Amino acid sequence: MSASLPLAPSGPRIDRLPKSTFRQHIAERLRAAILAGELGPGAPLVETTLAAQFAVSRGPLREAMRELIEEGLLVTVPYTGTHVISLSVNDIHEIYSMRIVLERFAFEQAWDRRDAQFRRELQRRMAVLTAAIDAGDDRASIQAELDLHGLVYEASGHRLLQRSWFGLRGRLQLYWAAHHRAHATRGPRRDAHDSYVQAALGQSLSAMLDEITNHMGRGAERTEAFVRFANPFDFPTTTTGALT
Amino acid sequence: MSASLPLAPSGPRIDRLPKSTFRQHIAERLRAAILAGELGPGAPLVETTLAAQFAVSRGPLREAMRELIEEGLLVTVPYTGTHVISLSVNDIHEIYSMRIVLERFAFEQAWDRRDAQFRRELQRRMAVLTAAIDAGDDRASIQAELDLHGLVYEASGHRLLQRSWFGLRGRLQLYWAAHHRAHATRGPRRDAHDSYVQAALGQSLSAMLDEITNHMGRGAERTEAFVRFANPFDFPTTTTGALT
DNA sequence: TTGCAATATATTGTCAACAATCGATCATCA
DNA sequence: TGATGATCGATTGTTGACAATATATTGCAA
Repeated sequence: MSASLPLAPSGPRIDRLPKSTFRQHIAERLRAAILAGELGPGAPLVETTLAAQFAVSRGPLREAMRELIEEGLLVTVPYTGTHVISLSVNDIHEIYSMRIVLERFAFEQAWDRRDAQFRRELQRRMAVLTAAIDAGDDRASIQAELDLHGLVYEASGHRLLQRSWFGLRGRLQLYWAAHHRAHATRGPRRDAHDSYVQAALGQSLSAMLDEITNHMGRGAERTEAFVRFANPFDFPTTTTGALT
Repeated sequence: MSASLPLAPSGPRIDRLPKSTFRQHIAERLRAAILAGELGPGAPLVETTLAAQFAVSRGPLREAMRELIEEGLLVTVPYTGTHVISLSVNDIHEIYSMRIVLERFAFEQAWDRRDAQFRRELQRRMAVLTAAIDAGDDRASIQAELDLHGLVYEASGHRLLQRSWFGLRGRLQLYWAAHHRAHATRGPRRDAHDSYVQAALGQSLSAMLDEITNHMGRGAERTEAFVRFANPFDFPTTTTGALT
């Protein structure tokens, strides 16, 4: 993709160079496709079709799908099929309650590690989010909002916690994407995150923890109301893309 | 458990029967083998060998391994190999701090749902644990202790929380198994869990939350001390089974 | 002896074909 | 007409062979 860099492997901070395999690329692209809404909730995924689409064999594709299944984005029934998870109001409850717990813990861990760079980065991400909202770019807004919240997990230095955040993040992105796709609601979200950032830069940890609980509560209400509207029966087991 | 009911498909609660595939069986057996210590921390797993051992092709075996990789029990480097995770004192910190957060949340969720069956089951599992400890059966003790703690996650009715517990549970079991294998320490663990059960049956949620924090703190100290002893350099990247 | 380059081997990544299973369709019969 | 059983197409599960890559070994030269 890029031009020819002379030879730059002399970097002092070589973490790992990503030794590319098909499985990884496919998993990323599949995940992106799902989260972008190209494959909405309940949509079926057939291996042969996707394999042809990605121009690879079914082997690597299956393993990529298995990765997304473990992530909770896909569900599969042996010998029958695989499809994107459906929307359930109960899942929303669980996701947001979990977010509250994890993000409060993340702030407790990261609170004393907030340095100048953290504050700079937080404000930078907030600026990105604000710009995306003002521009009316839904996809970018979701990404920016997730990145904003992701910072504290990174700052916590807690790998297990970060891992859990990634697990939640995927589902959350899926719900938000469906939400925005249904009716693009740019609401009072700027203000909501203003208070979040302000507390995160402040001196009171307990105030921050309260802010999280409130912030999440508002988000949960919004998302839950949408899902209840989109799926009034709360019975997502057979909600395919087809509508009768 | 029950005798032969004549023909009971008219039952209102048919959940699902588990459509067996090789992948699932292999994943279970592999996980069991790792957690039982047959494949200790750092031990390499080669696909061809295991495939022959399980008498299946590499395909299903790879997918089973991928499952354990996602679980965090195995790590893999493309084109190079896969091995069981190694022991790190930092991981212990993360696991136990996460346990505190999750189990406190689990009790908050389950507190008002504790019914007669919950109390019975809690005491039953405590009895199983006590029996295993008294019998000196390390393997059974670990299983019983995990089952005891698992009850509150089941009672919480929070699937996402339960999922997170499973992710922790695997790593924890791995560490404990290594711990017990190194030097079978049957210590004051009976009493420790006595107070745990007592609080769980009591009326004060805040007392229970405190008990968790203390309980986990003691467990973390014990496990951490062991790992520091077993792996004094805290540099597990290349800790294979071989010792120079 | 030490350092380096070429080679060899072991291991994983990928592929295409075959087998097993499921769900729906359709014919058959009471 | 209604229900029951067989058939068909579609999809996933499984297999064995082949290719790509990384690590270990060996030989050589300074």
